[in-house]
Amino acid sequence: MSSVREKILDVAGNLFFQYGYRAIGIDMIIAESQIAKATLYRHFKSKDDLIVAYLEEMNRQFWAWFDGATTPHDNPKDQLIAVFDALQKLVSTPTCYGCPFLIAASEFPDPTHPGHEVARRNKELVQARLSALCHAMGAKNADALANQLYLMMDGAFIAVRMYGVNNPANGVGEFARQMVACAIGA
Amino acid sequence: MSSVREKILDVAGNLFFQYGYRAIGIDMIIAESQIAKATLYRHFKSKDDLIVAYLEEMNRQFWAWFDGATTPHDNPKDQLIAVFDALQKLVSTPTCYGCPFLIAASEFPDPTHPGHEVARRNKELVQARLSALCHAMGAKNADALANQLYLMMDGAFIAVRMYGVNNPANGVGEFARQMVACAIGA
DNA sequence: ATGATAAAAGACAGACCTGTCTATCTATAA
DNA sequence: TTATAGATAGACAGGTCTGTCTTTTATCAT
Repeated sequence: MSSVREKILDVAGNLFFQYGYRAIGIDMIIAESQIAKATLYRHFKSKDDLIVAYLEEMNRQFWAWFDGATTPHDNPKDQLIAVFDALQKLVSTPTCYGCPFLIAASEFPDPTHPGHEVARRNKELVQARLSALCHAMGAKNADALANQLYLMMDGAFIAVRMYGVNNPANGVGEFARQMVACAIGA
Repeated sequence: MSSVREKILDVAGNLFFQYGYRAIGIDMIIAESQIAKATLYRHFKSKDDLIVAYLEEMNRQFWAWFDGATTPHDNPKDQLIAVFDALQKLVSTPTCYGCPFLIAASEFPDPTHPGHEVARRNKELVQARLSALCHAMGAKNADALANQLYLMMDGAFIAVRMYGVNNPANGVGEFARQMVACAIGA
């Protein structure tokens, strides 16, 4: 377990997340993390490899965040709402620059690009998880509700990139509550 | 009114939209549109200038599309739903690669970047228009509904870039109907 | 027909990109 | 102590980027 590798991943990730994958060059990463270029290429085969490694790490952190939101609750409805409350908090955080997966898919629209693939796998799992929670909740139109919530989540993430910290997603927790209430006929 | 300018704008725009602003270079644009580099730089001061011109043209086309959806209807509720029906149709079109404004904001996150500014102005107007329709409709929580619909619209656009033509926004018209029905207490 | 305008083709500059390489230094382990 | 591994600094290659410039050709109005 090399700490150098983690340092590179951390610095590169922060730069990618804030400025975009194409906007950040290798030279910028090695300058910012104060390592040699050969060191970077010893740990990562290529820039794409580094991007994929970052996205996979973000995927792990995303699910830690997601599970961290749901586990305190014991029923699907509260778990679902907890996710969107956590999302509302996240999109109000100054260090949140959107969603690494959406940015990756936007910059690498080719679905066969390795970065796009990792991003897409994450989103497909999110869809599946939301759908499972909606079904477990016994919502009238579970699939439709899950898709609505999914679109709203990504809409929230992209709103952060457009508007920064003061974005139209600062009420997304309450929005989810309304949609869920409507779907279960409360 | 130069047709050369329009041709450049058309070719460059299609490339930007499909592959991204940073991914497409000037050389690619002049090769694809079969013009000389000097010709491009006679019509556009810089690449950023070309990007801004494209985004402004897209803004015009966006509002033509939006108004084209609303004008056949005479009440705010039907107008609102018509927009999302049109959106559903749009995100199922193979030549739709997402939203030029979201892509621009994603690739140029700096809010002072000229491309980001044009994109943001468009989105702010969309928010305002949706909000006006929700208020005119007499929705219970008009601002909240407008924001929900806004987030869902951008979620739909970004889903196109992530998933292509088979995306989770292919029911967004019905989703909007449900949300509106819920908000007006039908 | 002639002068002016604009376009085409492409060389060019200077910067930046990814990725490889060499040479040197340092730390650790046998 | 000495060998090995990994780090550093940075030159370098080959390509691409934006933007400028020159030269030649075509178009158009007078």
